[in-house]
Amino acid sequence: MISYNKLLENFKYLLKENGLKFTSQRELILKFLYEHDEHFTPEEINDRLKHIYPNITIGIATIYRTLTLLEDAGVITSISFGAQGKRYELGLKKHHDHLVCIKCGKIFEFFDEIIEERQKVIAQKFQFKMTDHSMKLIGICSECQKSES
Amino acid sequence: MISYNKLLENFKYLLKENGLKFTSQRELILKFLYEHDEHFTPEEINDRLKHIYPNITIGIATIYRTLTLLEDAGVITSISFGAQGKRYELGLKKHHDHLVCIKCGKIFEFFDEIIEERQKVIAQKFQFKMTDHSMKLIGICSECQKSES
DNA sequence: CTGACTGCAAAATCTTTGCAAAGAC
DNA sequence: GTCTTTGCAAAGATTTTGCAGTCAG
Repeated sequence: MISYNKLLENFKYLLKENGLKFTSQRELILKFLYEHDEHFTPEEINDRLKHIYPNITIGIATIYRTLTLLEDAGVITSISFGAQGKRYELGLKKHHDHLVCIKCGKIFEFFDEIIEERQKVIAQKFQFKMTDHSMKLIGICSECQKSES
Repeated sequence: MISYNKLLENFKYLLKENGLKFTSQRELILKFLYEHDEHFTPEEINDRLKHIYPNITIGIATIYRTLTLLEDAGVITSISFGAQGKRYELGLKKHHDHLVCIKCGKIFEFFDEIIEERQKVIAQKFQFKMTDHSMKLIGICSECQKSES
């Protein structure tokens, strides 16, 4: 796993390359995602940052703008949930897909070589230049099954 | 493939079973989805219906309410695209997944037995009671690749 | 200094809700 | 007749944008 310092360095380089500026807001958002290995909505990130840094104000617009920036740069990835918006996570880890519990909302991650392979085969069959893919298994996690009536 | 009359009959039965009423709006929406084998947003369905039946007004709220009803009943299915809302299609066909072109927005469908199998294995490994899954391959379709610079 | 970035508030989307009138059964 | 459904418009929820002031380089 990459260290935070290395990640930060890469990020600064990326900004410089594109004539963008390194700001404390951008750093705090990146840092937050580095330190919290979960999937957050923009709103949640906003709330958590407010809580962690009560003295600093970061506008929600900045959160959105930064997340878009980071996603375009490939630093973070998102998964979407219908009309209920997107959740973001740092894209450092090896590619993986998600299991989503409809009861508690928890998100689990998995990786399956066979599926990855098949996806490539399918894309090829359609002469599709695959840039990305997303896969979600929706269901009820073992925890929530216990508490089902 | 099921005939429209049969589908309609099933739908009426479903409504009756739940003490709901069969209305012309509900029928027109169902009919539209039956006759158009594509993936539509609520807005698009609204526009298209307006165009097909210029004399009939169907409020956008009714479109949303009906789509929700139909989806809950399992008559239609949806795929979601980040914050840009959902697209609906009739759920009559055999289960399938989607390829989405990021250039033209076209949606292709595929089905792969091996992937389906692996998904079950994975869900089991997590002791997950899988109720649904979604898989999207994102990329550029063969058509759009041609017109790329 | 210069141009990018920020916070704010307003605007734009997309979706849901309250309500009185209309319609199904 | 009763109870659901509808259309409308207003309200919510989420995301984007315009802008003047601020800050990084």
